Amino acid sequence: MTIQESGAARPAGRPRSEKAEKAIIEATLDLIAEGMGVSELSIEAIASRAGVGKTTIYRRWSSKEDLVVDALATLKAPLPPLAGTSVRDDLITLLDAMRIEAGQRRGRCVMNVAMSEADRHPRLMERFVKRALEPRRRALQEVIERGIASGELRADLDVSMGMAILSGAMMWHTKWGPPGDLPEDLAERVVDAALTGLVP
Amino acid sequence: MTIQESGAARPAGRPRSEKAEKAIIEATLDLIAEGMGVSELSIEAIASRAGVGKTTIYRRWSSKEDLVVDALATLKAPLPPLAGTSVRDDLITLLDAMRIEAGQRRGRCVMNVAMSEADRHPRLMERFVKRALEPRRRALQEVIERGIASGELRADLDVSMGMAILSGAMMWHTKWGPPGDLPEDLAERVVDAALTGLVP
DNA sequence: TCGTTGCGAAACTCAATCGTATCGAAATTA
DNA sequence: TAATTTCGATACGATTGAGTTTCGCAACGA
Repeated sequence: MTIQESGAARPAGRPRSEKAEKAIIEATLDLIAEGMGVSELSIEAIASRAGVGKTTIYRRWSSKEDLVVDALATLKAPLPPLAGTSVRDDLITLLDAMRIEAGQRRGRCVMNVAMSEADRHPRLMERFVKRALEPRRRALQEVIERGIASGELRADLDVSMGMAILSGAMMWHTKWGPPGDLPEDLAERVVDAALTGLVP
Repeated sequence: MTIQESGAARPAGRPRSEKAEKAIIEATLDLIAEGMGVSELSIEAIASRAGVGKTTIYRRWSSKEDLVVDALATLKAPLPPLAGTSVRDDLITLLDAMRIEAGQRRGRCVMNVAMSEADRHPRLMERFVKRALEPRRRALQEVIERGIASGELRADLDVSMGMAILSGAMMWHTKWGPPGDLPEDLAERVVDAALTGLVP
């Protein structure tokens, strides 16, 4: 039984193509980013877009749902490092990361899934929320809590209200603002408007 | 439609059932409110839910899209009357109408369609936006503009930024807040937080 | 070289849904 | 009553996509 050491024994035969696997995931995310709902996704469309056979997909995932779960799981939140100098700066950093993501394919995936599939595929959403949404949410929450502790934000501020105003405003611009890329100074303007309020 | 003898002559034969027509529209809205996307809607499901035959649907609408357009067209925005005493009061009135709608079937329709189908069915969205979204948007916009004119809001306030913060915060709570009905004082808290800002 | 496994392509079965057609019964006008 | 039209129900062929199978070839270990 002389087996290749180093952990797992390599099975005989042609190894699975890492490239095909990547292409499948990428094709899936592409289609989702283009606005295709999870229910409308077809394995055949994914296979065609990825340039692989359906067999290659079913050898790895037993169903469409499983594939989508894995594809979305690759969308880790790439949280920007926070300077920590001021709450205002950190909020701008976080919201600007949202702005940039909204212009990219992966970001549009996150947005589309988060907005549309919430109640339609609860089982699927679980991992997605945990992996892609929660970290961002928590980062924002922590900055706000730090601001309250340091006195930079009102002591009586409801944390979730702060999160709602800040990320809600970004969301609104993404979804219903003028078409095209979000303006570069949007994050700064949102933060300043939210911090100082709408009254003189 | 039963037509009075005034004007057009009533054609011979059994008249179309107004009740069936209503039931079809209601069933369509029900399914959309439950989170079914327009693409996933099936005529057969609508017919079954409405208790009518498919024939009865196809006699009135030539396609699923046509039916959905008509169903959504019944969702006029029921704008609340504004006291006009203060901008704060009017904003609370508007946002509280949003809160109440979010708990009702028709409101959930509007929300689901507005969030999910935006780019998937542009043709369908056109009438829907004009009929259901634009009036609400304009009402909010007018209140904010009045507030700027009267000095109740900052003179340098970007109107769309105000709209983004206010309706974005409501949207956030609806979509990602704790599950269950929105708290009754949510509109008031959103408005106050937005007006006075997050800093002390 | 040989055995094993993955590859893409294609054909297949099965189920859902589309849009149409047909049925007998019901509702209405003439 | 007779003619007409709609009703709900059901059946139909066409299409789509899921998931499976088969095939000939490619890539790997032994």
